[in-house]
Amino acid sequence: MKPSRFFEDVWDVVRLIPCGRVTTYGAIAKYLGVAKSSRMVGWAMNASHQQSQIPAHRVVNRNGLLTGKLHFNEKDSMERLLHAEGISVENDRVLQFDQHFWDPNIEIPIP
DNA sequence: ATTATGACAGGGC
DNA sequence: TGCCCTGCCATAA
Repeated sequence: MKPSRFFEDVWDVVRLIPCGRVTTYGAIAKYLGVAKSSRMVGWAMNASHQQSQIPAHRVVNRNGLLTGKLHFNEKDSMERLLHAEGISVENDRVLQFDQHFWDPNIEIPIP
């Protein structure tokens, strides 16, 4: 099954997330020009399993909550990966989220 | 073509 | 402060 351009765009943005940083579904959606399709970003992440090297663990909801941790192979892999990058996670939530937040609309060098 | 769904976001009670 | 409802758009069936 051939992925649509939308998914590829999402994956491309996710791949650009620097190590030790996180972003939100809404921020990615906004960057792609579909700010109201934040749900689709999550859907794209769900399809990211067929791809490789997609740091989906760096994508959380606007509250910094690891809503997608259950979609990982192992329930604690997401939290473990984030912690390995220097991001503190507690109770399925990213601590100092605004400090680790990476906004593609501002940080991305030019598409 | 139509209906249901989703790892969200925002506003209301 | 916290839970519930609605909007929104792309994909799958």
